[in-house]
Amino acid sequence: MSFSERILNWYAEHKRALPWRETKNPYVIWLSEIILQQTRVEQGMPYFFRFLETYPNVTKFANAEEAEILRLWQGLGYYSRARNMHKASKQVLELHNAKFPTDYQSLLKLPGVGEYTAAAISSFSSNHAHAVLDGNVFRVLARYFGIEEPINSSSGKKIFSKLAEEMLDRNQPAEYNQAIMDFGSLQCKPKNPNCAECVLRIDCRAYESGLVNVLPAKIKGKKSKDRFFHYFIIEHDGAVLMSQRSEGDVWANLFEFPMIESDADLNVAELVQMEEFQKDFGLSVPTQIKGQIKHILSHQNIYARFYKLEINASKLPKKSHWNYFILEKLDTLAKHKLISSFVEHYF
DNA sequence: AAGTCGGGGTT
DNA sequence: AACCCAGACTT
Repeated sequence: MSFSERILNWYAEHKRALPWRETKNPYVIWLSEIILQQTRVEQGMPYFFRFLETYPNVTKFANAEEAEILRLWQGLGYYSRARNMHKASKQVLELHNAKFPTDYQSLLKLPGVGEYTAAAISSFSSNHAHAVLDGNVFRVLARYFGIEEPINSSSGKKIFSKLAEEMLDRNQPAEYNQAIMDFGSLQCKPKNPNCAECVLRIDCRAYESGLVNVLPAKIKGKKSKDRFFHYFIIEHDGAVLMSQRSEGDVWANLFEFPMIESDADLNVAELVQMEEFQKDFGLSVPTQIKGQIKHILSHQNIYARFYKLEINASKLPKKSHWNYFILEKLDTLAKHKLISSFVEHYF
């Protein structure tokens, strides 16, 4: 039996029932695919339902405020996905007369839609013959063919991309694409794959050569950097001073409290000596609210401290990214996890 | 080709 | 602590 036949047979028995598999609506599939980029199915599922309910079609999405979309996206991470979705939805209104495209090339032009997502939407919605290549497919192919080229190298991407297209079942691209991803996710897992009962085992090169736990090979990235954030809770007349993060750094455009970053951890005495502190807050003395919180991201470890700061409003500098919000409005702002968690138990 | 962009689960 | 997740984009 061929590779794709075995994958499809396995899929017929083990497929997951996922809500976005019930539709061929490219808008709904796009919604699910963007949400699922680098995101587990279980984590993305509630967001998928929330977005579909709030924006039932691409026109509703395009006409929404970006701030509202970001708030709905809150907690999911990689927030540029939400901003790109808004741009993409507007592009669909203007260039495609509000009819969501299904052809690979048009999809590829949408912000936030890369080769994987274009292949996914075009195949799932219209059964177009484009092979998906995500983390699952990389793993299945690397192991089955015993390819030791790193999957995140330039040459590796070319090799696997070509191979994925060759293996695609062109008679049923949509079904095959779903099948190989489920196979990678449930059967050919990163750790402890179920080789004991695997339809590919008889000619799996990695199994044959004992490389299952080595493949796929990957070039290691840089080590995480440590950053130290000091947040200041400044309240006046039932309103809290919030700051909107700039672009070009983590959590672009999201809201948080005014803060100062330092190269190393500081105690209060060292903090108030910082030039930046004195420039913004003068001789005010911060009162630490709780202990240090460690917030781990893929590429940086953030150590945060929160302080209450009593200061006369007239002594604060005016900054375009600083604004007061009454407590009731605080919930409507899109905040990153570090801040939303704090707000949840503090206010 | 390498770096950046989140949050959470698994091992 | 390391790795990974229905990746895309910038430098």
